[in-house]
Amino acid sequence: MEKDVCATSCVNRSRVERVINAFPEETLLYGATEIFKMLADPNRLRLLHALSQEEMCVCDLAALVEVSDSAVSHQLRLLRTARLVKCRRAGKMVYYRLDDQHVENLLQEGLRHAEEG
Amino acid sequence: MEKDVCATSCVNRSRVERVINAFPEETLLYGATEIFKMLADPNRLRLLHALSQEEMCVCDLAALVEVSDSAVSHQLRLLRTARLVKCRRAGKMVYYRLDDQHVENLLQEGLRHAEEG
DNA sequence: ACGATACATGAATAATTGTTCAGACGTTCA
DNA sequence: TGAACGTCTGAACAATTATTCATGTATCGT
Repeated sequence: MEKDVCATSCVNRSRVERVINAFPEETLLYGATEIFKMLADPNRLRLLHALSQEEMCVCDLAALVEVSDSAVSHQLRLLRTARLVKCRRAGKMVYYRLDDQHVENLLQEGLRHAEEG
Repeated sequence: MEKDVCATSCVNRSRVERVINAFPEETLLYGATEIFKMLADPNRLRLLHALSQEEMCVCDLAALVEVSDSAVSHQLRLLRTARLVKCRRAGKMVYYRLDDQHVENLLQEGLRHAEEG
């Protein structure tokens, strides 16, 4: 002799709905996810940390994190398409820098959080 | 007739050294990486966003992101070991909440950054 | 004590992400 | 123009991460 159609189980429907309604827009959410993905790798963090100090070319960056030029180039492409870094060509070289101040904030905030563990 | 021992290539040694010396400690860097990894998934972002508003039990959270209890439980374990969430048992249920304010800051900062893309 | 409910876990599989390797492109300099 | 250098790219392979499924543990109501 059940009272309601749905098996109510333990789920608090109204709570769930309330929280779902407060969700950020999908595009925002996926945007943030992509940014965090970019920050979720130690070498990319090193690259970004380096670039927060000075502009550098690809082979400097490769030397920095001790991987092949190719590997760095792949990583830089990811960072570029995620709009975390920008680049300019100067002769044979390509110099990278952070796209904006925001990136550095996130990076610092993450490191600060890690400090407290 | 080479001047120096190392093939200098294009690498700016002094620049690279300077930047390497400024690197954050390894433990910090890896700590930050782990945190960002946790944030690098849309469902985990949803979970954290929800928990930034109210404490919730596992089956609420599963309903929220529309995956199995088991899958959510696995994700919650990751968040727990990364110290992003805490939990308390109340009878049969286990209620989760954010571990501290910091997490919410990071989340908000990420969403804000995504807004500008 | 028993069955039912809420949650957790390990192992296998599926999906995603990173690296390497071979080669292409663009620029410089002879 | 062509050889050398710095960088980029695609495809194959390696490594990491997420989900499922089956089963385990804790608590409650009877």
